[in-house]
Amino acid sequence: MTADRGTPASARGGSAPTLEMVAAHAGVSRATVSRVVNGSPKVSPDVVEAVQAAIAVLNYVPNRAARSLASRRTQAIALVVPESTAKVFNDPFFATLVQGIGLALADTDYTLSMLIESEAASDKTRKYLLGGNVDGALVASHHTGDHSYAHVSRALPVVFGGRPLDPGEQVNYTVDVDNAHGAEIATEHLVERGRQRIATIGGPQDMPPGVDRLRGWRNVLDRAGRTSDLVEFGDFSPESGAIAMRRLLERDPTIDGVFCANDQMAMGAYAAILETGRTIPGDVAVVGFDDDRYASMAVPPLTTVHQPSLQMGEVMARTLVRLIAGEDVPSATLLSTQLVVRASS
Amino acid sequence: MTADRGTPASARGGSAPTLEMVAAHAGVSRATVSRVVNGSPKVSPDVVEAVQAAIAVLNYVPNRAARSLASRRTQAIALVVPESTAKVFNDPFFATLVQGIGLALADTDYTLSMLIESEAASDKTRKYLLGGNVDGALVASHHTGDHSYAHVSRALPVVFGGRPLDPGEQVNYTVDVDNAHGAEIATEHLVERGRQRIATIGGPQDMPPGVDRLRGWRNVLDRAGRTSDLVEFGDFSPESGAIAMRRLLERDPTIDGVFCANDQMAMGAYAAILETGRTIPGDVAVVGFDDDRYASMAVPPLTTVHQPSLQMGEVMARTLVRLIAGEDVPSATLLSTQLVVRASS
DNA sequence: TTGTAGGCGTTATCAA
DNA sequence: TTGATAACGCCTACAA
Repeated sequence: MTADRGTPASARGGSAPTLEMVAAHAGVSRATVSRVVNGSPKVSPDVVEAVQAAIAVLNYVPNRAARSLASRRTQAIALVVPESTAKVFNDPFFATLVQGIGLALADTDYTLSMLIESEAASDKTRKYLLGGNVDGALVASHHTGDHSYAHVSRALPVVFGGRPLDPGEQVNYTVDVDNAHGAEIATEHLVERGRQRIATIGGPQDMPPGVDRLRGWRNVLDRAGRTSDLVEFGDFSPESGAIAMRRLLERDPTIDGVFCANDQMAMGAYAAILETGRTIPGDVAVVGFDDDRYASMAVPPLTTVHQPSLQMGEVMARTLVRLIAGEDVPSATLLSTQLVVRASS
Repeated sequence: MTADRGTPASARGGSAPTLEMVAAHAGVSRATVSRVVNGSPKVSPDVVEAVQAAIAVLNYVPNRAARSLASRRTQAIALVVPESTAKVFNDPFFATLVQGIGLALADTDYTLSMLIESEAASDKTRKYLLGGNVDGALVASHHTGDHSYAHVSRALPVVFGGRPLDPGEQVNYTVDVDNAHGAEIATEHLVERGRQRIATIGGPQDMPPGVDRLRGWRNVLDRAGRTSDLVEFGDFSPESGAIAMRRLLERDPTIDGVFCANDQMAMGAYAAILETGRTIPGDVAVVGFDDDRYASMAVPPLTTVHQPSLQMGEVMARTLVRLIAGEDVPSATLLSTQLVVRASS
């Protein structure tokens, strides 16, 4: 295996075999080869065999660009994530989401292409989407950014994960988790456990889940006639959770329960609580949101709201595939959540 | 914004504007438009302006398939990760790696397309790579799987992250971390701290980092005339780390130091150590490897070997880009590591 | 069941 | 500096 160093990709040895070469090798026309490659039913068995043999011998793989140009579709879909790379990878939510998408796509022969909106690449992404690279797009965001992709949905089937920030803007095709209800059952759980001073570490208020989870917490306290002023905000990172928790404990040292808008902030809260000599759940009960893989490994294991991210990925992908096929799909799907009680509450 | 429901992507309103339409609109030939789009220097200023105006008006975006077909290059590179989706996303190493790649690619106009080798899609990936979808590929693996992509490097420029498992197989263009040396400084640190019974939780022995880090640990103990038999293996997950640690403590309750082949297993070891009533580092000193974001958040903060994953991503990407351009690049690059001493040792 | 031929949207080679 | 005019590799009526 000698190095091809210095050789431009376009000029590699023998270059890629084309459909025409296969046709010649098999002694048939290009059309017939095309039929075999695309699994057309009306080709005689022996011809199929001959063509497949030729394909194997030449190690032929159809050129996607050519195929896409001719057929006007790419068999690829994009997953757009308007977040920084760091956030995407450190948020276990995305892991499961992508897994769900992959699962749903495994049956099909769609290819997934991830576009992570890092630093300055917004226009690059737009061009990619509009440049005929994909048959459709999945936009998975917890961010305002959502509606910045609303315009592409005029040129391409798009399914959004999470509702738009502004309920007014009617974005078609969204799949969302019932965040408010999840926060409610979490907070109710703290109330039922007899906690008196229940605080919350809220997520960013420019992200729907941040808003909805805060609202759920507030709903329960309001209904119970409690005050709902013990709020500090974080950015969903562990660090921010620790900072927020420290502030809360300074503001009110009698806090005995806290609902964190996600598990990572809950992990930060753990650190902040423990460093004051308080115990969990003895002094402060903690409930998170997401049920990520660290939740059960924490000491003590974290009570949290399970986020159906796998299911969300699956539903998003299936919805998009059906949309591309021109089928009728529901405009919005809401997935339910569930409380997982562990030792932290 | 009405829904395009039921409309195949190929038949959307007005469809995508083509180069030809721009040409007509600007009153020039297609060739000229192409020149403007590609920034050719030999076009008169006024023509450039007219064409750009037409592009703006029509909201034109070049079709990639057509461009790629004609130019025989895609301006896209693939990142192949032969791991399950879950692993990729839960391993903070990849987060930083991808970030580094993204950083290096931001300057260029290459697009990154991530191929995560989930469940059964190996052939899909191969076809993607060989189907002319990308100009080159980055293979980031901790896995044996490495050499299964060796053959694509005959058809495409490929840069591997991590050395191949078998030193014999000369894979060109690798960027790797000096794992053995990292493990050595970690173990030396435990020795210097006066630890007497130093165990290790090794990674999978079918992955180079697993092998190299174990070797580093062993080197130091052998040189110090200590026994190096206190080994249990994990799969780099927290759970496996906990299990391995329990076994170690059962085998030898006098263990007072442990080097874990990665931070996630160290987190598992923490749990296993603490659940026996032992303290860290009082009873057992723990050192990890990777310096992931949880390492510093742990209680106590974890001493670990910093992995230059950001740099690795950057170097890999830059190397590939140069390779595609036909430049000369070093066949192997080794990045150095560094010990970060925190409270766990 | 198979082959012929035109076209998909760009780039690139020649002339002009 | 610009414009015709072939490719690029494949798909798909239409014809045989």
